[in-house]
Amino acid sequence: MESKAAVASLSALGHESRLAIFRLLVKAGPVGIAAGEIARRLEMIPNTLSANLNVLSHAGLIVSRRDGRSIIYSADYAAMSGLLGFLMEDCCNGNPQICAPLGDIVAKAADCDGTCLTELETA
Amino acid sequence: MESKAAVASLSALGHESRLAIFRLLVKAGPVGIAAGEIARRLEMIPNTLSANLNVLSHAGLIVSRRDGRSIIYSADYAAMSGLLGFLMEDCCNGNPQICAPLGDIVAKAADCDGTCLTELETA
DNA sequence: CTCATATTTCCAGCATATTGGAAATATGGA
DNA sequence: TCCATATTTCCAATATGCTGGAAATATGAG
Repeated sequence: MESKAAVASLSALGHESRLAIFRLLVKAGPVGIAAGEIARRLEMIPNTLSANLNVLSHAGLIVSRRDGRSIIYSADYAAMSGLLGFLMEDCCNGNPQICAPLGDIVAKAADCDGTCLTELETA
Repeated sequence: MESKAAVASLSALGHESRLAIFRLLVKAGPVGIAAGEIARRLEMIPNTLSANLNVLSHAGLIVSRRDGRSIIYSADYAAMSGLLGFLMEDCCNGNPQICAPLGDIVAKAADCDGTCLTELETA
């Protein structure tokens, strides 16, 4: 991910409502959630929500597909991975020794598939 | 890290100049860089830079200390770790199976201390 | 075709962010 | 004390972002 895209993503997520929307979509998984359902759950006004969904979409963080009258939004995990990778990049490439505090985060992520947890705990 | 702090951090980093400043400081490590030196390297006007350093500082992403006439800024790794952890949180706790694409990121971070790389590659 | 639902687009007012010039503050040296 | 350096604060202009009401578009049902 290049810097411009990272700025767009970070800027999009640097907004209370949009961060809430994105987190909701991440939790929802690939199945996604319809715009109206998002508005209901987060108590947002439809047009404002639409504007915020548009910002997230333009940043590449979410994707949409139509299903009947509804438009289903879902998080783009590749974009999220790219953003996380971008943020970690400098740490590891530029200054390897300062990655130690990230161990618990790595362990938490590694815990997803159960691998790699024990070695990190002992490290 | 709670949501409010995450929004502040993401919003602070969602700005071209500030992201460049932060990445420079992350690369610089704990020794940090003086404000004037940052301005020189990134070709920024001192007062504008100061305003942006203030935003990053208020977001808790960087810290400063005085050294003679200079003020040295350095990245706060705990804050960065907290932010990354916050972003990964939903992924792992809410929807474990979608963490797979994060494997390479985890591997990259794990590569910092050389542990845990081989297992992730085979996973 | 007509209607109800779902969502977006348009628009304008309001709020907030960004910028850089000029002045102020802080430190150290002569 | 006086001066140069380093950085910040003050300030006003400009730009950008956010919001929600109203209207427009799209889809499916009867």
